[in-house]
Amino acid sequence: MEFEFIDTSLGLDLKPNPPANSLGDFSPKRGDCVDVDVERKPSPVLKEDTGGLVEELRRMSTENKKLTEMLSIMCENYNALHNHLKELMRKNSDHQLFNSRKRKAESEDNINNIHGSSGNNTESISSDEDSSKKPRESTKGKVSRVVVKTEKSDNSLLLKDGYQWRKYGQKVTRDNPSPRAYFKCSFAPTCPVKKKVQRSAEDQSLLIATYEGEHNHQQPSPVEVSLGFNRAATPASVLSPASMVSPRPTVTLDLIQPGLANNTAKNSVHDVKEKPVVQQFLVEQMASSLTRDPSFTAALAAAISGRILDQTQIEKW
DNA sequence: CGGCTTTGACCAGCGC
DNA sequence: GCGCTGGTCAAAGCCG
Ligand SMILES: [Zn+2]
Repeated sequence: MEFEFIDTSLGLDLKPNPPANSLGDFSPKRGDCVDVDVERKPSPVLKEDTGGLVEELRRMSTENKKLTEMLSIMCENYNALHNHLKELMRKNSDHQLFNSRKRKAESEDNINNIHGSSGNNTESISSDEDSSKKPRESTKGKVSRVVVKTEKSDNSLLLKDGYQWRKYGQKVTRDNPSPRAYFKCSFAPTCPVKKKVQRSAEDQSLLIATYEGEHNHQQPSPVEVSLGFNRAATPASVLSPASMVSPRPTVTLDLIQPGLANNTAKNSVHDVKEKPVVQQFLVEQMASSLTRDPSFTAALAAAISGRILDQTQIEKW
């Protein structure tokens, strides 16, 4: 498939003189190929400084290519898992229709999860504001669901995402044989962020983490963004959906647009088959929303600048 | 000794 | 009111 050249240049502000076609507009069209070609003519202003940056650009381009491959693989796996989910939902809606508890209204109707298998970790974000939470104090609680694929570090629900969590409970739920762990952010004593981590019902290698609240402190350890994507179970980015970062005024990361959400919600009965159009739309959505998310770009820039030793705008957020 | 995990108890909603 | 279930508390234990 040809997601190969979605605009994954991510606007990292690493180039001292952006050549005006890659940065600025993220029109997520397919075929909008912004291949970071390092042999492109350097800007005539500074060419001494770009000498060292050329190989970094090359490395970035390979990383970009790797990221696009990741995206396409994620897309494939999303498709497979989505089919599987539809199968299960169809099967469940037959013999569970008398057993329809209202409590599982937030079980699996509008989460879109992505099952990544090539790397060891993949996450998919679906941020929903409220509309299924308790009516009071719903204003301060922003929930966001993250599906992390992890096969390493398996037996413990301790998925580390850069913050510091203290486990304060564990329960077995009814419709899932695996227990659910409750964590609270213990870095700052006033941080109200909690998260629930539960293994997926069928695919035991999927951890579904549900963050709620927003941190009121900086991140203690800058997330070890392993750009190789083949390390342990650390999610690859901070992934701040719907304002997890404090000073930002709600960076909404619209992975679930009304069109897509409607599409995924509609096919509960027997939506036959989604074309790769949905895949492409999803990838475009993910890419564009990732590029629009400043924390993701900052984290990526932090990772890259860790190698480059070039001071980027990490301090800016 | 301090911080964290474990784990049973406790409590609040919700349906009957 | 009762029972079920999800979420939280806190005592006890573990570990560096
Ligand atoms: Zn926090």
